[in-house]
Amino acid sequence: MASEVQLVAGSAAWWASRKPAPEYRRGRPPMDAGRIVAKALELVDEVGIQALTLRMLADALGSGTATLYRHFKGKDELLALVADRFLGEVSVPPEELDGLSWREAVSTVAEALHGTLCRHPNALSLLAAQVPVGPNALRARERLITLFLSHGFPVELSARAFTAIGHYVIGFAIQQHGPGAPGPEDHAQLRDYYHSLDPADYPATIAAAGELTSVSLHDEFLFGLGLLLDGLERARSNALQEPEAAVGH
Amino acid sequence: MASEVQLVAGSAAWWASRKPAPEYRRGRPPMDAGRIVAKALELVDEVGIQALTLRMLADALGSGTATLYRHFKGKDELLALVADRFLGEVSVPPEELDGLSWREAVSTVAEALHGTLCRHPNALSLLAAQVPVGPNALRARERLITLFLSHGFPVELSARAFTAIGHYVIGFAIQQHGPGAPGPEDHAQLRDYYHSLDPADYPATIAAAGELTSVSLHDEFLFGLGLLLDGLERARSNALQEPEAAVGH
DNA sequence: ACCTGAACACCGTTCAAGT
DNA sequence: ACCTGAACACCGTTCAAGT
Repeated sequence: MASEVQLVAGSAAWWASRKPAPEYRRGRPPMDAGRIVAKALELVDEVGIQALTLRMLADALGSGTATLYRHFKGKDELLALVADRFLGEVSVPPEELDGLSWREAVSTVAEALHGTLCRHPNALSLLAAQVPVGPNALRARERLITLFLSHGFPVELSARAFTAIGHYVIGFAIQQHGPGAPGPEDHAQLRDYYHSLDPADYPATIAAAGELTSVSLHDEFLFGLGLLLDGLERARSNALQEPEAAVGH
Repeated sequence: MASEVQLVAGSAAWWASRKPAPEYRRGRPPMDAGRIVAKALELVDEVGIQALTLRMLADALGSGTATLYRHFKGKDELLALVADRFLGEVSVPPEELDGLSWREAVSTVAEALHGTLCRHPNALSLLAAQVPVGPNALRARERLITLFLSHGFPVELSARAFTAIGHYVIGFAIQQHGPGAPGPEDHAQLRDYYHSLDPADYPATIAAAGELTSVSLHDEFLFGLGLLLDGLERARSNALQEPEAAVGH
């Protein structure tokens, strides 16, 4: 309700307001923000984001909870930094994309991002909050948009393609690795559940039960990614043939 | 670590284990599960999922927190029911799809789902947990798979198409309506932030800054949905021409 | 100047005691 | 049989007091 400008942790304005690390520390810092964030990500990976406690984090660092508040305004701010740190682990060596078509290159980057997200399932929901605009997110964005531009995509189409791919990869991963941890045994459970339904009410679901539960979620991810790339291929052809036409329709 | 079968709230096994409502209540029930869930969704819409407190919910119902535990094992179980109830608000009258092509029909259903999700931004993250398999989720799944099947999609392609569309819509909405509430003013902030970056480091991002922030997220949603439908159109043509071929590649 | 023990208000959950 | 006040252990956060 307040018309005051609020700095939401993780927002563009919040990142812009962050100082570039004081650096007037003489000798060794007894406790710096980087070390706290790194340990926080470790703990999130281990116990999950809900179970992460400031007391637990402080203990792991050999400190007290109050000390954490000297480096972060609160848990939200700490988690925003954890989110960007974990995005920083996405790495695709530039030479890996040499000689690839735009489609292969985008696919490689998307799969690398997806792979990193899958390696930190417990941290994933941190990306649901807002458009990630920390330094590591910026680097990834720059990389992918450059890829589109360098392969002849117009600026507008590049921007939309980036958002579509980025939202798809992150959105899919978030659902793929929820707290309900859908392992292989859950697949079997789900199939049994579908088959236990009343055929009069759910004929299509029952007919598709095997197909809905036999394919791994990773293959489902690749299938959806392929659909998006198919669509982008078509949009790119259209744009190159009629440079003046709008992207839509 | 326990090898015991755990019933995770919201999982297929958990839904399967739920009794179909005792119904031996004589007279009027002083407090039934449906009323609690309805009020819980109301409160989640108002104050957000994090701020929802069992005490708050009990107060709103004129009761105490302990009473809630007579109907649900805990907050997780309550929220799983809230999630399905809110999926139940998606409604597309059957006649609305009459005479539409499969593409128009799927698009209509996807947009209806997206619209409902947008109307409950605070409840959205409830869908991130696992594959929703409550009764209302089942109904929606049945509907959409039927749509694919009735328009000549093979069973396997129907199943994958459903998952791709479903994950896309839910995943996009989750990112669209995070706690960081990206309103129009945030768009401007984000654009300014991009423009404030070092052109040497982020040339592509800066070039695309206007395009990245000028288009509404709803249009971005429609664009990505269109890409997926383009891809499905192609996959459908391929499947109809070579019925024996696999879906992949 | 930097750190922290101890407290505060509040959370989800439980259970003995009420009706 | 059904409900609940009051307590329990624990959370994020604060601040006066230590070094």
